[in-house]
Amino acid sequence: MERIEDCISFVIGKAAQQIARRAREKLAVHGVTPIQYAILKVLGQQDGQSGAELGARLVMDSATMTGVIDRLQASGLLERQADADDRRIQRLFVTEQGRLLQKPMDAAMDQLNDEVTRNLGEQGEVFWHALRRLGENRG
Amino acid sequence: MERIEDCISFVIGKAAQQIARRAREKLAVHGVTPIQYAILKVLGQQDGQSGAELGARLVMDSATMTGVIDRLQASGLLERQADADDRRIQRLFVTEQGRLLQKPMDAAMDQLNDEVTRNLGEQGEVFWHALRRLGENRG
DNA sequence: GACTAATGACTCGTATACAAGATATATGGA
DNA sequence: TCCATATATCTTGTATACGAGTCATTAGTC
Repeated sequence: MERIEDCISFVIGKAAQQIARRAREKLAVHGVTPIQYAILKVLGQQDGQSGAELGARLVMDSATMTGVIDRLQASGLLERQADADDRRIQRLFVTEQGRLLQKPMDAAMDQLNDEVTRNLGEQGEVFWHALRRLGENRG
Repeated sequence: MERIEDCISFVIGKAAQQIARRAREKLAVHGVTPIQYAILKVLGQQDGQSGAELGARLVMDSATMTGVIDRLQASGLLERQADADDRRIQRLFVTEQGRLLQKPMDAAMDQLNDEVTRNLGEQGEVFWHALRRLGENRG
């Protein structure tokens, strides 16, 4: 490998960085970050999941999860509620205020998806397939 | 977009995260991180570049650059040297110790490239093309 | 030469990401 | 019941990443 631009770790990192930047811009008007959006989305579809369940779905470790949940709670978009049966577990619930953001946030991310997909054209399908494969750590 | 797994920002972020994890593991034995490797590689091919020049090549802002350079210097892999003509500029030089790491680090990253490319098979070409396009912020 | 704009490096605050470890709680078996 | 193990969460320390702003220096213009 002669150039750093031929290093897969570098190139995919920078590509993800550019996409993340655009996602941040689109979500900033709603006061949330991309990962906060992800948590609100998953939780909005099934309330009451624990941090561990969310972490498994979103591939986040518990240390990161604690911090993100702290900030979402501080923003009033989500609440912790101790589980009655297992007191180790904090179940998470989207607040009214959090639910109001769901549709506009989804619209913003749909828009980003469209922009990227349109630009990639026919290569889009192959690209998605490869990305999922890598994300699942099979590549 | 129904599922968070259909969100391009989320999926490319997680794919990059997995690749970065594997790159970190391979580089950890040499005591460097992926971004530190990138700086040492670019600088090793042309010594004496400034932080601004490196930042343009590696798409890093100056705040991040300062921190990474600090740690590389603390590790003894790189040195700062004030420019004689323009005293705003700090020129960067790889140390002897830094040069010794070049080949083994490159070998580790070549290995990662091979693993990923082999796994993607025929889709590799399309995937690389799409990644570069996105990294250049044209998609 | 003096003034203004631009530039390079740095600092500070915030947000992921992760390793390692601490704490509280739950579970299984002796 | 007691104990070892496992689990969920949280804490701490380190490393990117970026917005915003500071400071010194340089470049451009009059």
